[in-house]
Amino acid sequence: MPEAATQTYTRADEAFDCLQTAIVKGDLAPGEKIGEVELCSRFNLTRGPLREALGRLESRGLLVRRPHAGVKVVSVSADELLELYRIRETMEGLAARQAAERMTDEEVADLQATLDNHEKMIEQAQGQAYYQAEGDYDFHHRIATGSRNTKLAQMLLGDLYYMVRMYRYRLSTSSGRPHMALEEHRRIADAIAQRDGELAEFLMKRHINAARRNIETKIHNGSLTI
Amino acid sequence: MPEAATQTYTRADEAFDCLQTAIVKGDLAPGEKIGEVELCSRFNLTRGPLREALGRLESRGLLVRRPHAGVKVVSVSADELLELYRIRETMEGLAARQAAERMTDEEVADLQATLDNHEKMIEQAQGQAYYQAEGDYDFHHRIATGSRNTKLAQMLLGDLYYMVRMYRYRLSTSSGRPHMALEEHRRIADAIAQRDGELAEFLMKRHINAARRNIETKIHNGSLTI
DNA sequence: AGTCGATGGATTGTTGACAATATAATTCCT
DNA sequence: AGGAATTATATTGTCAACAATCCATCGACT
Repeated sequence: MPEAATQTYTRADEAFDCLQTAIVKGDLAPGEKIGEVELCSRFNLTRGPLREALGRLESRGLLVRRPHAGVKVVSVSADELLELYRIRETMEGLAARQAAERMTDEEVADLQATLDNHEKMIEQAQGQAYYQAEGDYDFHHRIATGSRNTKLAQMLLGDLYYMVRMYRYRLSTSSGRPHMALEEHRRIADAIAQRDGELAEFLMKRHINAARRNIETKIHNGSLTI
Repeated sequence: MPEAATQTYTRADEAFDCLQTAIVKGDLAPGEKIGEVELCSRFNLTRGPLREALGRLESRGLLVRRPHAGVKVVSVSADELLELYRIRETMEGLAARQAAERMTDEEVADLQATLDNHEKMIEQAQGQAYYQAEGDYDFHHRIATGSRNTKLAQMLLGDLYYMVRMYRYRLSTSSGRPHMALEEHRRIADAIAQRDGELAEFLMKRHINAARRNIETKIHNGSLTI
């Protein structure tokens, strides 16, 4: 549960965060039908705020609601997951370009320091997929906010990343190629540091494209079933 | 008010649609602080469903809420409006490419028939900006759904277009270049008909880029103040 | 006179009870 | 016995009253 970073933290916000993390972490499985009263007792909530949170989550595409019929967690097919990566490719390419043009020098330094940190963690705990996934999220998060494009950051952080993370947890495969991904992150950060927006965009698109194809082959191999 | 296309139309849906159109049409001005009870009496609603709708609208970025302090319509600066077009450029480029690969022949025929219709309307009522705006929306709508990319269509139709339309109504400038825009639409549709995804993407990006620059110059001229 | 602090009013957040509807189990008919 | 219509139940949608919080006005102090 996140802290009360916002001054006042309403019950609906609490419900929203609880449900979102529960869905992302897989505590609520995709396709699962969930009753309102059950959720209330589970998270110590009342139905009013809960319903408000359900509305928000439906609006973000994390669950679907049929009137009077109940609410169930969204289940995304393998094809749709790959489509998600196609969207990420274009949007994060734009984010990288704008980040190269607009990030402050401090932000760039932080970004590269983050990558140093990731490198240490990968070397220490080899193949610790969990940290790799979080590190990857951290990197992309910084670039999204660094783009100074409010709506773009909102769409990436508020919509796409939660869905991608949901499948990361379920598949627990992060990317499966930690060193490769780190190297790609490094190159993107360098391009941003050199304020080369065009190159940053190109590298970011290629990076996400590679991740997509990685998942695609795993699915075709049958080693990944969704 | 839309029809009951969905089998059951709940009050919260009604509230959501009412508020959304009110915001888009400018009946609720950006930056305006609106009280819940006032909205209830205005749309003949009760506070429960209204609050659920407010949550959804906040989630979509059409209004901002501060706990216990009230809700106000979002006010987007000129810079942010231009950023919106940058996002559209990449996302709709992708949509056009995928539409070229996936639209059925019937859909392509419908798309081109739509353009014929637009041409007639433009010739008949020269400079009738309203229809031009709606026609433009129709065109882009068809391509978004034709991409067969669920999330992409959802983000375009559910998030971006409403914001863009909001400013269209306020500025009532549609694009200001109906014949030019129609010609660009034609070329995009032709590329889709020829199943040339790469070209469709290129043309769509250029089309939206032109629209963005058109707005940009108008802003710099001072003929557009937001 | 200007600024800081306290109190009143209004508005939002929350709660529990009531009404409407979809799913299901049951009964009746073919 | 199988299927269709029907009733019953449980779940969702809706409502109106209660509690908590913020904003503005007013007053006191520096």
